[in-house]
Amino acid sequence: MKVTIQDIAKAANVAKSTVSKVLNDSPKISRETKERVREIMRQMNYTPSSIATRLAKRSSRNIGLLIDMTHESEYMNPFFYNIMVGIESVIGPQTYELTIANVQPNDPERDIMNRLVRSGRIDGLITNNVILNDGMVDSLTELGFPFVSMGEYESRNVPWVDYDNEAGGAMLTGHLLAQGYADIAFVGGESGEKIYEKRHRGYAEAHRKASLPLRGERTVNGVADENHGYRSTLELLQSDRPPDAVVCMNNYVAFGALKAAEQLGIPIPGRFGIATFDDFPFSPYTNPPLTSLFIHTFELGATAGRMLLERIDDPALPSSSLLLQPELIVRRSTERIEAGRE
Amino acid sequence: MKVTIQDIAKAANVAKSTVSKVLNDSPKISRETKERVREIMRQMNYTPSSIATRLAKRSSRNIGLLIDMTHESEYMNPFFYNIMVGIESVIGPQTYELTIANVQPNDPERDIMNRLVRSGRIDGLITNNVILNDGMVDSLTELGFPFVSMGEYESRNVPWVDYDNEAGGAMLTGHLLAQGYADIAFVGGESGEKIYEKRHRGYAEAHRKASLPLRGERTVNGVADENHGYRSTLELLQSDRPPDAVVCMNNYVAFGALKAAEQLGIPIPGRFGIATFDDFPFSPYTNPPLTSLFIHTFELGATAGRMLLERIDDPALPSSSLLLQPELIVRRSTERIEAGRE
DNA sequence: TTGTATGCGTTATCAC
DNA sequence: GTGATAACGCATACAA
Repeated sequence: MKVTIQDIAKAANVAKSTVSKVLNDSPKISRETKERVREIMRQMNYTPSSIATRLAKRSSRNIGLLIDMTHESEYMNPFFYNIMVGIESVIGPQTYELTIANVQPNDPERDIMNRLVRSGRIDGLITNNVILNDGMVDSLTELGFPFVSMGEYESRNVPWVDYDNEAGGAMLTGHLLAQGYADIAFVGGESGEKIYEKRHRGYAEAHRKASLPLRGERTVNGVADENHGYRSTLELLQSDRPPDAVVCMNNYVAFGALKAAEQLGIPIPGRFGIATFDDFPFSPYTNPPLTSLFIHTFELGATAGRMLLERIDDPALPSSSLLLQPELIVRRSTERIEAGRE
Repeated sequence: MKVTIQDIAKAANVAKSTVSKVLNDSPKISRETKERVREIMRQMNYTPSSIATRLAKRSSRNIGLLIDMTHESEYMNPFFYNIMVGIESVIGPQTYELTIANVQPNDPERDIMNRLVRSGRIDGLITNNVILNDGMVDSLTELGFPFVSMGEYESRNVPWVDYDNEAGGAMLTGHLLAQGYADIAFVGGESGEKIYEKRHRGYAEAHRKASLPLRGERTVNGVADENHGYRSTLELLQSDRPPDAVVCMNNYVAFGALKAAEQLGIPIPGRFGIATFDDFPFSPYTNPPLTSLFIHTFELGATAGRMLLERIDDPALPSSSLLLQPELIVRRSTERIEAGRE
């Protein structure tokens, strides 16, 4: 069978408590004993049972990361790897492991609570604001259990990290304005959807800052996919007074917009400019390449990890929140309209 | 403090072993007792400690999934989420958890072995063939520890799942031939690279099957990125006798090829056809959309999970391997060259 | 059917 | 410095 602390103790002719102390490098153990015991551990190829350690130490050394498989989350999906690596990069060095858990959509609150939290399987929880709900938050806080949300969460007092969608909207819109575009549409996103609201607020803000009126018909809500981007842009461009640029909710919408302009023979850039949220999955690879808003997804994960670790160390910490800044990547789709040329 | 099995026993006026049996739904406990105890557990909001359970049962109910953060694995990256969800979809229902572990590149073998395997933190391991090495394989098999490789692994007797790269190469090439293309290049991939060799073998095989000669200069090795795709295709197309189609190692290479043809004013499809491995991240979103080879990444993960679970149930199982078939997705980039039109 | 005693592999609290 | 011994929370053979 497996070699245990007992076996080492016997072989080294010491008590197992001594072995344990060697394991934890206790200062009250003599140098010689330590070396002797360690040598024996090496010889016998001993590795302490992490389960037993955890039981005794009452810590699982484990962080839970919640995902929702059913959501087919096109949004999370491509970013997930980077986020996860970001988390791991900060918790790994602290010898925490990362456990992925799938939430059951039918009974999200109770199941996760029992399976992961109450059972002591994890020491802290990272989730996102679409999985999180008030019930979970209440249970978690009642238990004093450390957790962090990726994505803003307002209805309760929870710690979260997010990147600044509002600033992002302002950056994209502001960039278009600075390039000389003057009548900018916004395509994609459902009214009421948090992330859309934020982004659109930035779009509005940029208009205000430029003392430009905000025309309601310039915003076309809908699912953020290629089809919606295509149809909406087509309609906009065929209207009496077409916009000269558009801010898109994501790459797919932008691709649809691109297609619409192309179909109508409208040159990009030139008569029409396109800027989009997300640099992923293909904004550098369209024709022309798309000006986009890059999210440091790794940083998002790393920050969530750091915040969680802080809260594990001190569960009484008041909940704070953090906004990361996105980065504007300028490409050809929003190049300056040269004067006198069209 | 937390409520334990002891507290329940006391409250229910039974022995804790009885509670334990209720927990495990033992048939030797009377219906009434079960219900009474369960009611009390509910009232006291009891959840068994998974750590204690695991220690007693000597099973961690945990599967390890290895990643290599440093590899910046552009390859794994986009597929990772699907693979992970695939794994989770089969191990989750069996109440296994998924633990992500980052392998340390400097000391990959020993560290993982101790930290995860010997420590009993996981019951089984899923890794891929770039992380796996003979040393790990030997240690793992010596311990009789269940593991599965995603990606073919030949130098030892290990169980693996992979998708059929060779068949994929033959499918893409065969499709081009069937469409009427007759002189097909292959761009991207380093000689010696496993996955490249497989794919190229399929390419060669399709030629053989069509009784077509295989010209060495039609294969242009190199890193599989846009730049290489662009330069290679440019050169090919500018040669005395240009090919009329190309098979690309991935979307980035294909995008470079697209750009080269476009720059030379060569219509696609028409005078030139492009087919590429991978449907991700953007083959539907180029102009024209790319004919591509779709990998069921979810299935890959799910299969790995199933294989691993089988081996956990029966560690003596002889190691088997499995090839999944990719799927050809035909798009405009390889449309038929209409006779008399160019 | 239920209870008793012991084990799972550590850590922690005391003594010595 | 080192060694018994009791937790840690649950499972299980064996009694009752």
